[in-house]
Amino acid sequence: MSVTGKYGGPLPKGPWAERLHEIFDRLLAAFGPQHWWPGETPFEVCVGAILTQNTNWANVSRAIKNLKEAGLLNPEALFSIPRHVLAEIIRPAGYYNVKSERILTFVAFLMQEFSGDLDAAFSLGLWDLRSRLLSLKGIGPETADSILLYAGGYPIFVVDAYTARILERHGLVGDDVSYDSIQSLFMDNLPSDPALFNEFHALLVALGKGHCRKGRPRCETCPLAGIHLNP
DNA sequence: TGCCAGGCCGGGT
DNA sequence: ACCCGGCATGGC
Repeated sequence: MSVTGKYGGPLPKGPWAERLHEIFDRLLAAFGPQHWWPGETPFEVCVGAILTQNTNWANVSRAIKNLKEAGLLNPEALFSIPRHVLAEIIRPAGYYNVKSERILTFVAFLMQEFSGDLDAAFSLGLWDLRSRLLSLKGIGPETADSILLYAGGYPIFVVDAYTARILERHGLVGDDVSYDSIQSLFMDNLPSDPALFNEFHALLVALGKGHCRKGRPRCETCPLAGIHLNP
């Protein structure tokens, strides 16, 4: 399994490109394909992206189940219910007051700008739509990029706390790097393929939940052992 | 029992 | 421009 063989688009060269390819290959060998995002429709992915902010997916999935059973997992239905009703339905996901507000903000944006049609939103250019998502209260860079990649299929790399911790723990970046610079590191050194970005981010999460957990001193048996900035 | 989870916002310095 | 508290549930 190699980036070169499996994914399309121009293939960047250089030390970072080689390191990232090595990391991807090792993670894929260790964990196998992750089949993300765990959601059935693009709209479900959007809602899930908001619900999973600083939250365990097991809790999010309960909230999604509640939404499905209530017939609320579509923009039209959500647009017409009071915030406090939505809050109770998504309660298991935690932060239910702020998250219900954020979901309704996103839904209002969809309804008012695109008549609730996600496909219409996804006909915009990547960076155009990204800046509009970022202008919504409660949608930050990771949530926006998750929506763009996993619901919209745009070629954009999602960075999260796991990504930063893994790179930092392996001496590949400092502990003060910004979201945007980590994102650029991946996007400038990999073929611009949504399927690759999808799998890569999911694999980093798999590593972050396992070997590279917070509070773990060192990754003795880490699949990435031996990868350094200066080999 | 305490710590953690696929962030983001707003107020204070 | 940073830094930090708040937001909250459920699993280990």
